[in-house]
Amino acid sequence: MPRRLPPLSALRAFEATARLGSVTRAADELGRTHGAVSRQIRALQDHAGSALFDKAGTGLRLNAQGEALRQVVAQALDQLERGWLRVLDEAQGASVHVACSATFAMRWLVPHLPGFYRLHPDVKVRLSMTSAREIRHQGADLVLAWDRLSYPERDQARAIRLADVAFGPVCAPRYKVSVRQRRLGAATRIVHEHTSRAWTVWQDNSGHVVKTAAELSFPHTHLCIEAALSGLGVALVERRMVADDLAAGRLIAPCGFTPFADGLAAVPASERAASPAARAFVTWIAGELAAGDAGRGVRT
Amino acid sequence: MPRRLPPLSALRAFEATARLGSVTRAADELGRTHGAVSRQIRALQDHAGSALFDKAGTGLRLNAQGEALRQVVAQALDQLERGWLRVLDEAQGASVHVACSATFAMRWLVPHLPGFYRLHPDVKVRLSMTSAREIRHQGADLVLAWDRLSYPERDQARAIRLADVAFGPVCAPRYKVSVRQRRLGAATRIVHEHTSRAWTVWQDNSGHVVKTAAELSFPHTHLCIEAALSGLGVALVERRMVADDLAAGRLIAPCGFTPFADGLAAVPASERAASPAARAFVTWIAGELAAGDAGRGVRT
DNA sequence: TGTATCTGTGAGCGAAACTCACAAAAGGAG
DNA sequence: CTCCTTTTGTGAGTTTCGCTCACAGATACA
Repeated sequence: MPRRLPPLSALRAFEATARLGSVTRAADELGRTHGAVSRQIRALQDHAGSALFDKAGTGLRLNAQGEALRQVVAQALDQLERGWLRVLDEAQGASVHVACSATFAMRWLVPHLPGFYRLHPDVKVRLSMTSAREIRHQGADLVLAWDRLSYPERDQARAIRLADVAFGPVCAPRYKVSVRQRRLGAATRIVHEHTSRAWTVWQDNSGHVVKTAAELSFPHTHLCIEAALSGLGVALVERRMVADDLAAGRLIAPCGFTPFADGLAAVPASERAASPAARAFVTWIAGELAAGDAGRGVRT
Repeated sequence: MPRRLPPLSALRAFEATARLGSVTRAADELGRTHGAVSRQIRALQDHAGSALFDKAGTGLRLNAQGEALRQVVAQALDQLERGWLRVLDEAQGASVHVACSATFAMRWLVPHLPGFYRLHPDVKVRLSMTSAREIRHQGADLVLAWDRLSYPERDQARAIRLADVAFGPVCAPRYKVSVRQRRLGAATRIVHEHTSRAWTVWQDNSGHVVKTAAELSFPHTHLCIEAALSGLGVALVERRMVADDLAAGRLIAPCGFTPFADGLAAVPASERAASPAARAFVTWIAGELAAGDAGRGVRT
């Protein structure tokens, strides 16, 4: 089924004319003479079998059909332009496509990104959220993952360690917990649906014991944190994800944070992981994570 | 700010090639030789500064960038094609743009439309929902309105009366109302927010009296009917809007329906109201409304 | 190895599109 | 009302871009 479309160059001339309200200005923008644009519009109207402009004094004005067409064409050209510019950016290594968990993006990466843009105003960062499971590809250049050890061999070899991680239980200050030495009194445990094992690992690592009164499970770490903020219980989270909440006093970490063996890593996921933009991004994020560590020490 | 776009004809060749997975087939679809398409793609890749296809055996396969571009371009061309075909339809009078209330569209027009398409397979009907207030234009060719009498003089003159209307109170069968002669026992009245006056007019016209125990108001007639179906009270609605519900026994009309002075009318709203499609639509809807009347008599 | 199929490319040609110049129409200033 | 400016529309001529044709290189398959 071949497409039924008018000459696309005519559509382009039409859109410029409609947008600028003048054949002359459109011709100026397109780098042509007004006669050329006038002819293109004429050709388009012949194809359509009806006028798209009415005469308004010495100029033109869109009629109803022209207006309808204008909206469609303008939107389509906008879309084409965005997609095309993205391809250009990618071709010249001026953009990097990063995939990471929604939680990391929302709680750390996006708030820190302005610093990256200040350093590299010419580099464009494209973010894709991936759930922890299907974190493979989908066109990303870099995948940021907490658990690179669980990746295939070849990925482990190439993965770039960015920072150590430390987990600990957090809750709202008003949430009544009795912290006695190395024991957390009976609490409602907030767990991530797919990684409930993390609590066990943490207890083994830290020596803390948390008696569980009840358990709430959520499909996203982000929701776990929101639940903790709302005073629903105790969530086990990475330190950096709640740094701001701790500093602002919205959350407390009664047992501090315990380092884990796994670290945050950047896994190259396309050949463009070696592009200038990707390498700038990796350098920046490693430094930024380290700077955060220097500010707020890790309690154990 | 002039647009930054590659040659659009090259995008078209690219999209066809990407879709069909073959330069040869794309050339076939576009009515060109494979050499022409190959050159277009080459030009596009030169513009982009990077390849969009990888060689796969004797054929081609999109690389990551090509795939990203393909999605954008395909979507944009789809949009252009739809918009363009609509302009073509409108130009040759093969489409009609009808504006009416959401309630009429959902409860009567859309269910009856298949009959129109059977009679006029070549005519395309485009529907716009308008709230009763801002029913003026927005590009429609015909506006279907219950209250043409409240329209400006010139519209009244041109309006085409389609059918008489009759209003009456309806409720769910299980809704306990005592219908005694010409009085409806104390009931919960379901009213449309902006036309609560309708109840008064109806009582004056019909001679019925409805004692009101409580009142529920909704912003849409559709919601009023849903409320009545749910057994929340008694709604005052036009007969046709609930014909199916009455027939199926989901609703009852304890007082029957009373004709109103106003009728359903089609108001021409653009010069294309005289197009073959628009006239076919008016003829059809008038007949269809009349046929409905013949089937189900009006009780008073 | 031979054959069929597919893409890429150099040369040449042709149609489409552009430029130029002028005409027509409308608005504004005097 | 008239002149001048601005804007669009169009006929004629020219350029350029894109297409065709033919052939070459590469791959798959028998």
